[in-house]
Amino acid sequence: MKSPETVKQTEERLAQMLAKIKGRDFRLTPQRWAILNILAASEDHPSVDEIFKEVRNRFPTTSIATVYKTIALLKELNEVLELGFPDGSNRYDGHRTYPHPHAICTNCGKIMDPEISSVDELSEEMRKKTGYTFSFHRLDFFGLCPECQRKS
Amino acid sequence: MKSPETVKQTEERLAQMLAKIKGRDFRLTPQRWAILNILAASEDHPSVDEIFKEVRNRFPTTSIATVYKTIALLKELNEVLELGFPDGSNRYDGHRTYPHPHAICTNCGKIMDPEISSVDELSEEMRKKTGYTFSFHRLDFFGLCPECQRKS
DNA sequence: GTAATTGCAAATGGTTTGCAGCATC
DNA sequence: GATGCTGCAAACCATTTGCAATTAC
Repeated sequence: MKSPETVKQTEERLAQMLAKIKGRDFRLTPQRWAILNILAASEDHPSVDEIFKEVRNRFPTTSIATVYKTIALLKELNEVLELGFPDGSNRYDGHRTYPHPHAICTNCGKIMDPEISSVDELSEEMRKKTGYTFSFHRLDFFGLCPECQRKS
Repeated sequence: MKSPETVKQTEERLAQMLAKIKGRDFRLTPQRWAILNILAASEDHPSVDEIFKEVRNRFPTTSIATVYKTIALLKELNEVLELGFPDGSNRYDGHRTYPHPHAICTNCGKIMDPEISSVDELSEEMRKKTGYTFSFHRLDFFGLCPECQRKS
C-alpha cells in the first residue's frame, strides 16, 4: 500500500520525465511510457532485467533492447541515475538522479539511500590535495542489511 | 627515476605478496613473479591490458588468461585492490589494498589516491540510518586532472 | 612424481548495434 | 507522410572456463 505522498512523488517524477521527453523530437510509445512509470514508481533500485520483466507484464512483445535504449535516453536527459557495478548487476534510481551515498547488501542486493550529511568536505579535501576538478562522485557502502544480518 | 623510498616500498610489497603466495601450495612461476613485480612497482593503477603487455615484454608467450588468474589469486589473498568499473576499464592497486578514496580523470584515466581524513564518520552515519553493517566501501571522485584542465 | 600452472581456444553474459517494419506526431 | 522507435538477431568484448601439455616443488 502506497502512501499519498509516495503517489504524489511518483506523479511528479513521471511528469518531469515526460516534460524532458517532449522537450525534443522524442516520441512517447506505450513501451516507453511503461518504463518511465516503473522507474518513477519504484521504491527500490530495479535492474534492467526487473524493469524488462515488469514491462513485459503489460506489453509482452517488448524487447530487452528497447529497455536498454530507453534507459540510455533517460541517462542522457539526466532523468535516471545509473548505479553500474563491474559484475554487470546494474541498478537504476529514478528518484534521485544526482550522486548520493548508497548502502548495498552484499547478500540480497537490497539498496538503501538515506539522506546524509554531504560529502562536500571530502570532495574539497580531495580537490586541494590532487588539483582535480570534480563533476560527480560515487559513494557506496557494502555490507549486510538488517534482514540478512538476522539470517546469518 | 625512482627514489630510494619508492624502491624500498616496492620491495616490501613484493616480499609481502611472496609471503602470502608461499603460505600455501601456490607456486611461483616466472610469469607470476613478473606480475607480482609489476603490481608491487607500479605507481599508477594499471589495467589488465597494461599488465599483460608489460609481462609479455619479459615473457612473450604469456597468455591473458594467466594474468587474469594471477590477479584473481591476489584478490583472494587480499594483496591487490580491484577498482572495477562498469564499462570494463578495471584498474588495480598493488600498494594500498584496503578501501580508500580515488580521484579519477574522466579524460585521460589518471587515478590519484591521496591520504585523506577517513570516511568513518560517514560510514557510522549510514549505519545508524540504515541498520546495515558494512565491511567495505568505495569512494570515487570523477573529474579532470590538472593536466587535462589545461588542455581544455 | 605429483599437483599446480600455463596457454590456447571456446564459452559466457550483459550490453550494443544494424536494419526492416511499424507507430507516433 | 516523415521521422523516430521497436524488435529481432547478430555483433561485441572483457572475462572465465575446460583441458592437455608443461613445470615448480
